[in-house]
Amino acid sequence: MPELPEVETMVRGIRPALEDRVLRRIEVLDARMIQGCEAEELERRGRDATVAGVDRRGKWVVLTLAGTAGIIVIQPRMTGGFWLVPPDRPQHIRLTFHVDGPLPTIWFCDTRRLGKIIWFPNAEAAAQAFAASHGPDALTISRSELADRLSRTGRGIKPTLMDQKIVAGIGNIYADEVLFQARIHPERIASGLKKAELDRLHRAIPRILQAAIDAEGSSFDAGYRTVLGLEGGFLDQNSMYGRAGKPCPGCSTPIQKTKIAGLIGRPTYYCVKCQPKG
DNA sequence: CGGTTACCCTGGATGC
DNA sequence: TGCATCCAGGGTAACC
Repeated sequence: MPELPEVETMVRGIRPALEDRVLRRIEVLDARMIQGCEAEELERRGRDATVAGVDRRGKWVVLTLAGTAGIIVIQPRMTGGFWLVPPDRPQHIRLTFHVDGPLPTIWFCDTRRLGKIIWFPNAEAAAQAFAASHGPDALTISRSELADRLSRTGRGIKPTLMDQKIVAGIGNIYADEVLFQARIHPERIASGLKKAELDRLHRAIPRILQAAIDAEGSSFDAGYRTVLGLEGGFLDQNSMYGRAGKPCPGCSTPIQKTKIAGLIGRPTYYCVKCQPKG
């Protein structure tokens, strides 16, 4: 589920509990989710390792262990998340970090098990894997980089924005918000955007993502929660996602919910008047 | 190569 | 109540 703002909120949430602290034990509860080494090896590597860094790369959570213990990358994907309080559904705990500190347990849960936990032997290997599948971070991508990357594809702008190799961090919710704020129809061809549209798009991306980070992400149903089990507040202030039939905040036209080319099953919300196709 | 689809999983909501 | 169906914020292997 989580996109850039949710992953950033997770990282900020677990950092005080993990960074510069000694990992007493990693407890793997679902070995099927571990990649890069055997579950036993991950537990062995984590024993008494110091966590030197807790960082976000795109939608990845990157835990850097001191010395030669390696890097642990956690990809929450659709339903993964961290808890600093005992989770609602203990049956979905996949891995637990036990640390020396005031918050001695950090739980990683993933209902649908679509997430990944990957061990890399060193920072270079992790960085290489990231670079092979990701473009620049959505919060900091420059206008020229964005324009250049969009100019090289004939796909629609929405699936292109959601392509992590083009720009890292945007998913289905924030793509709709960004395109509404930039007044761009989601099916416009990425390479065909005008200069003014690119300007609006490049401004909208960090603006929306930062507002969502400030609100601690977007929660609905039983999905994403903060590390304290609380709902993120962004869907109380967003414009499009989940608002089918409700008035567009720009012009009061009812918001459309539809499916578009290039995105298999996912819904797209947009305003037919503020985001004209032609 | 660029672009599209199937599929990985599970649980909650909805419909009959 | 019970059962079937659909839906979900991600990502990638396999395919055309």
